[in-house]
Amino acid sequence: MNLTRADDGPSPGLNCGRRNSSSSVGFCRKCAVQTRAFCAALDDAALAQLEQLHTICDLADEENLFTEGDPAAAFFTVLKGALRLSKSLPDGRRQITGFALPGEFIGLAAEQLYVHNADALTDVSLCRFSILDLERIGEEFPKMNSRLLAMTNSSLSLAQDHMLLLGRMNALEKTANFLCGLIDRAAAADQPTDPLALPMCRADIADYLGLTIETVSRTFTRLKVDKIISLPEHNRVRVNDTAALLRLAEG
Amino acid sequence: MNLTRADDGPSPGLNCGRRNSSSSVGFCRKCAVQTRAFCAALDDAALAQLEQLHTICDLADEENLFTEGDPAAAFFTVLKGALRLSKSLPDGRRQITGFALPGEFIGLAAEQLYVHNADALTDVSLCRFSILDLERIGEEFPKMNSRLLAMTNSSLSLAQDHMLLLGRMNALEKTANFLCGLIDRAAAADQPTDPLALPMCRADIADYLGLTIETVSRTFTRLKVDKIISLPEHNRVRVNDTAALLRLAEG
DNA sequence: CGGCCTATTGAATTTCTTCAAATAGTGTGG
DNA sequence: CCACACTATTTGAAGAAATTCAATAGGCCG
Repeated sequence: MNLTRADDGPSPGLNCGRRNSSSSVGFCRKCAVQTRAFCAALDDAALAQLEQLHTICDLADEENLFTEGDPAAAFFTVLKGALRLSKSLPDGRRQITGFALPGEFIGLAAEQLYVHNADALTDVSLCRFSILDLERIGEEFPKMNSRLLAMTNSSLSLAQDHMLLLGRMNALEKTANFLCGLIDRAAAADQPTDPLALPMCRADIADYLGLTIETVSRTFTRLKVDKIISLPEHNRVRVNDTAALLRLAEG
Repeated sequence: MNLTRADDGPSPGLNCGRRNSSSSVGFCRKCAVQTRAFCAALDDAALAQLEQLHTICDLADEENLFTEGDPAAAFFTVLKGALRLSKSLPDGRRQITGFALPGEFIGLAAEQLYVHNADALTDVSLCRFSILDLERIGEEFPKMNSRLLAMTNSSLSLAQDHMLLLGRMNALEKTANFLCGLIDRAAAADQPTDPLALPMCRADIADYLGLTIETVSRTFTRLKVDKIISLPEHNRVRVNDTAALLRLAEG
């Protein structure tokens, strides 16, 4: 069988729909995140077929990829950059439910509508698949469905960890946990951790931890005063006492 | 192909391992939750095969099904009753991440270990599958994997809603949201909603909402004083002003 | 250099928690 | 069937943590 790409109309994002796939055969095999993404389950032959279905999609800093309630036309693998996933209450209060990093996929919804907002935190590059192709992909490549399931389960587990944080940790523990999580993920992506980069602003951190920006700021200051971290720049953290930070992060 | 059941040793729970399947052919087709459970994706022939793999498992009130960190040997569909899913910090602070009701499945972990605790809230009856069979089930019945994926995505969406609640709602909104959610689920399961049953105690509600039992109690009292609800019994709620409750629940 | 945005700091206030006590409900043994 | 004990729930008062409002400091860009 030869899979052909479903045409599902225009995509969000300025640069969505570029077709790297058709111009460069073997694109997927050279993909930087291929070993971590959901397509890691596939062998070369299957990968070559899947390659026909994807498009590349670029977003600038702060650009919106999709919004809660939008028809869910596509799902994405993050190739480069980071996105912010969030939900909001009618009056504007916002909860960031997670940050999507390279290798992770976003946009799979149980129903036909996206369940949260996705916004670019940095310049972002995405690998896009039509949701119309998902069912066929699943039937053609059962391994892929298993992998999607495993990755979704892993997101669910992270979500549950985060519920514990939101419901039962204090500001200091939340912040320490956030920093430890960032360090782990930076390390996993072979990015520097000693001066750890904070790709998001205080408001994003606050909305991720269920705090206000003032409380986040005060908590950073407290960690600084206690000599557990230092802040060479607003968006850069140096951890002086990893053990102490971990102790706080565990509750 | 004929699927045979993987033997993975003893199961938790007093009455685990009863083999209804072998004694009554067509058991699955008569199952009360079959249309809602993950096996709803299967046709009769596939269902008959799957039937060979399951065992029935009963738990008494407050009994533990599995604990965070246990080897994940099996996953379950709730047939009857309700379970409490929770995670805890080392010092005992607990967050209930959800309640599992009939038709839902629990125990699927991305890694080999369970990621949370599951305890019976009432007497519970479960349909048990060995995790060893999962991979084969997925390959044999691709539709089943799609359905598992959709159901997991739906759990993930609920988890994200709950993060918004935990991080950004106040006690009144949290409680109203909790009650509205219970009403919806009771209605979906064709259970009475006017005197709505609360199968869990105040401590469980508190740990679900990220509050203390005292705050939950005070909030119930406040809703009562405002004539939005009444409490004929501690475990029974009557909603007098659904519109007001919904308004609060939305934030 | 000035303006603008983000982050930090301070003071007052609110919400929720903690600690303590009273009340209601439930089950048990006599 | 009742008294008693035990537990769950409610209520009250004091305290703590985080928020809100307000002002200041630090960066960045034109």
